[in-house]
Amino acid sequence: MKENKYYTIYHQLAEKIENGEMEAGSLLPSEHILAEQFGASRETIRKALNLLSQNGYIQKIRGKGSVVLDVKKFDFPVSGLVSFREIAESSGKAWRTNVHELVLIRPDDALARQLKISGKEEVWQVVRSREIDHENIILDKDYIRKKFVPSITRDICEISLYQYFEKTLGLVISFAKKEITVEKATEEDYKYLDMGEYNHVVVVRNHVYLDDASLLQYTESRHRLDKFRFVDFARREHR
Amino acid sequence: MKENKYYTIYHQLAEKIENGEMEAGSLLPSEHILAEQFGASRETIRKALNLLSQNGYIQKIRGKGSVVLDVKKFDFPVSGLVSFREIAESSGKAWRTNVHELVLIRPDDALARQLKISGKEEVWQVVRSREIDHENIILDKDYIRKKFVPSITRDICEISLYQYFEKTLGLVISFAKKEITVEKATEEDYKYLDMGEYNHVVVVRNHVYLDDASLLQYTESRHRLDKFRFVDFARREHR
DNA sequence: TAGTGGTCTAGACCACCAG
DNA sequence: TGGTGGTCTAGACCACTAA
Repeated sequence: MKENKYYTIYHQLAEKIENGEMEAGSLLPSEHILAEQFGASRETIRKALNLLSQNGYIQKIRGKGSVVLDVKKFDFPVSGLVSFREIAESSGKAWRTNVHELVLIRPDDALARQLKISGKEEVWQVVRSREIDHENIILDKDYIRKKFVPSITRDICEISLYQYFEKTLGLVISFAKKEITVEKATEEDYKYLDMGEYNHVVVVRNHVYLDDASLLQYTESRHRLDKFRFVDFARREHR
Repeated sequence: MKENKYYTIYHQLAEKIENGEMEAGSLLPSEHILAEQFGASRETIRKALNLLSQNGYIQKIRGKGSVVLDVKKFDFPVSGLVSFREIAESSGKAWRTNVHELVLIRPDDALARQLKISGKEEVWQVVRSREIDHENIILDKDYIRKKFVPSITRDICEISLYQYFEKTLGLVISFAKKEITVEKATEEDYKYLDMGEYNHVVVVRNHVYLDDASLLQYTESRHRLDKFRFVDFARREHR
């Protein structure tokens, strides 16, 4: 289990910044000096610094140096690919997942289009509500291609599908396309969620792709308005 | 105006993929071969391929090659840093910006905290509503540090602040932190927006940073529920 | 002008995949 | 086993910033 050199360097520098050993606003040592200190080539150092920059730890300025940013001022990108469990656990609140449905279906036309597959391919349908502080505020509807995930149990749905996919099945999730809109609540929303006075939900549609660019899963995550929050950290692309 | 070599290669390959010259699902030539073809080193080719991968054109698979993705299947990330004007123009719909306020203020405590400045520093306050298909559906409240932008005119507010900042003033915007929530509509929302039956708005809070990591601007963009849409293309980070 | 980060090169070794 | 992408090196030249 050997880690990349540049990744190790990234971690060490990130830790120093988080600890406050590197003061916000100050400059990192130059790339030449870091290369000496870590016994690495400058290009390797640069890979580590690019990671730091992408994750909001530093800002590189040509001709000047790498400025340490104030990490505490940003709550970090709830990157597009984080499981409910990770968020819930880090929040420190009481949480629970209720599994309402776990069946194998053949998709109707609309779903087949979302999954970009034929209507004949079998698909797992998982419907779960998420309870936080004893209120059901999120309804997750997952559609997973049986081709990639032969079996699923209720227990797995209660803990974490992602963990099961990645740790147990060894699937490598590589990217996801997310779309956020607000829509009128459906009967299903009223049935499974504690809607209170609200009659709309925030809908997050998510297409999850594997390593080899094939589509693994389509997810519809429906949130009660007042509990929804999404954070994004966008870096300007080249040019 | 010379372009980077790797950026030129990126553009040429991206164009071929968009034109359909490289078929979706097929493999790109190997990195060694591309290096020969373009008369570049392999590392330079790899920089171009990484850009293609980051922008959803290809998926790299170790030991196998670089798979061309079906570009048409993705509508692209309305990356965090796109102006209203760009979106409105590309939609092909009738649009208009109404400027309601353009004044120099000293921020109150709440705003000073958002901008991370002292209450003594002067700030431009710009309030605009956005009309699409003859309905006011977005309310944009911008707060811009006078330190970086000495003067603003009504005309500029009607066209594009971003264009003015970047093209005319030469400011280089480098990253932004965005937060999306849903909140009860305020009196101001009712005043400037055609709220119809709705009593909530989607609020996008945006902190915009410059090249040297200083905060340029805080923006609150308030959208009528039914017209809001946000797309995000998230790539799994290393590990 | 000295020092910084940005680009580019030519070559090396490795881990992974397919036949 | 041969070819692929992933990592790493040592060195070079450039554009930019600050003194």
